[in-house]
Amino acid sequence: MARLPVYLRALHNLQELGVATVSSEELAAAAGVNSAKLRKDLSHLGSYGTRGVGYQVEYLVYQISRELGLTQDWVVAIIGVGNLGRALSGYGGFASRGFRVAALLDADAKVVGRRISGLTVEHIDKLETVVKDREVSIAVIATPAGAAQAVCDRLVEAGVTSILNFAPVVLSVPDTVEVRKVDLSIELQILAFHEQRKAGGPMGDRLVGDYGALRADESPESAPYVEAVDA
Amino acid sequence: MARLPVYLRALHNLQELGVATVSSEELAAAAGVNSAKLRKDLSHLGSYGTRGVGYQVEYLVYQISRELGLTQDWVVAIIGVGNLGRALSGYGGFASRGFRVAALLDADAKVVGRRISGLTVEHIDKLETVVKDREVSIAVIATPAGAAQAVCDRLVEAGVTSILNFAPVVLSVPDTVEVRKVDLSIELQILAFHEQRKAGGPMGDRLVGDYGALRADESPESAPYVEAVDA
DNA sequence: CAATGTGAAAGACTTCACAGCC
DNA sequence: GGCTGTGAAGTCTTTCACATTG
Repeated sequence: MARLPVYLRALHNLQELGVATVSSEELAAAAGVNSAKLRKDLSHLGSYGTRGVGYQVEYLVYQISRELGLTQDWVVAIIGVGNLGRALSGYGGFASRGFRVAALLDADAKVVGRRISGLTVEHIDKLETVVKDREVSIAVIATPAGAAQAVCDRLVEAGVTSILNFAPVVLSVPDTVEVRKVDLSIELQILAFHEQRKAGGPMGDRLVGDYGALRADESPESAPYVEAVDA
Repeated sequence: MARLPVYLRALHNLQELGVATVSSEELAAAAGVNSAKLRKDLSHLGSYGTRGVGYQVEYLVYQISRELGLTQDWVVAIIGVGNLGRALSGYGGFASRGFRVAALLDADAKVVGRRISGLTVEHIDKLETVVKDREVSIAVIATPAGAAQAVCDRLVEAGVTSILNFAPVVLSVPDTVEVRKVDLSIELQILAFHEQRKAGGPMGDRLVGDYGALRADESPESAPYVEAVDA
């Protein structure tokens, strides 16, 4: 369930404030969801609340952590040490809760060998041995779009079964592998969409342009179709 | 509709390959969705396909761009120029499709004045004037968690109506403001969850721990409850 | 004939509302 | 009395399947 991490964070905050017990109403507000939804989500983990009282913060933290698999450490490798990869490697959120970055890999000889956030960048040729020797189970792809699928294939081949993809590509993987995608430009485009709605209203065609011509028949002469990536 | 940007990217790829026409089946595969879903999504924009033939790539690109508001430029400000903010400011995806980063703001005197990706970092005190003078409509929050809500409030007050939030906090905003959130550690936690499922099976309680004690009654003595953030 | 556009069915998720328990 | 846990209702999304059209 994708909301558990949000609840967990809210609970950690409460814990820091010294709160021992919380009602579904309060926790739901802190997490930004409806309280019935929260109760249903939590009831899926088992019954960890007390009627008339609420939930015990510390106990719930433990149960959710366990459900999420955060009671053990996960070994992470970051592939691609450009601006983004560097930012990710220094991100405190990794270390703090059960994620250990064990390798930074890059294809560029200019960055290989550099120390970043306490790790030495290694050459991507070592991908397979690094994944196996260090038991990497989660990989973060922060390469350019063009390299992502090839890197992904090698990761999967080497045994990685969870991938967090920052490259703007739809990765194709066997369905034993879990991929999550973070795409900055998609997020921005979604914001632009809503922004436009507000500004121009639903029919706000400020910019119709002279595109009508193309509709009719002005297609660029057709080119051989190349099979798209199989998803 | 949150899938339009994905279709748009797939269409751009096809365009580069010189493809003039595409069927829902092909485009759906490239975008990683079911073809019926794609057709329904597109039919919401109007009828831009030709039965028996498919969709004209170039025309569809235009229609989706228009729907998403990408036929005009959006002015973006990035708040917080740490590792992440720096990575974002250098991210090609911004510039390439209608997003112009017009300001980098930070509270830290050590970074104010530095030039990053062609822009000079300005002090956060200027937030209000920058937003108004440069007509910023989208802001990216890349500050530490603690600063995010305050920054957000100032942005909203200054007239920003779309926010992309990288800080691990649930922001509270009036519902005229659109917030999207990207949270790295949440993505990782979701991966860890699935990873655990695979490894241990549904009932794989490798780590039951001696937590039973706390369930019963061993609560830390209760502390005054502080009202959680209002969402 | 091939491929869109779309009712209708199926499914997933959310919310309501209240019985049951502390 | 207060709050959880949950059946039932409601809503939104996905998928199917096919009539329709160039």
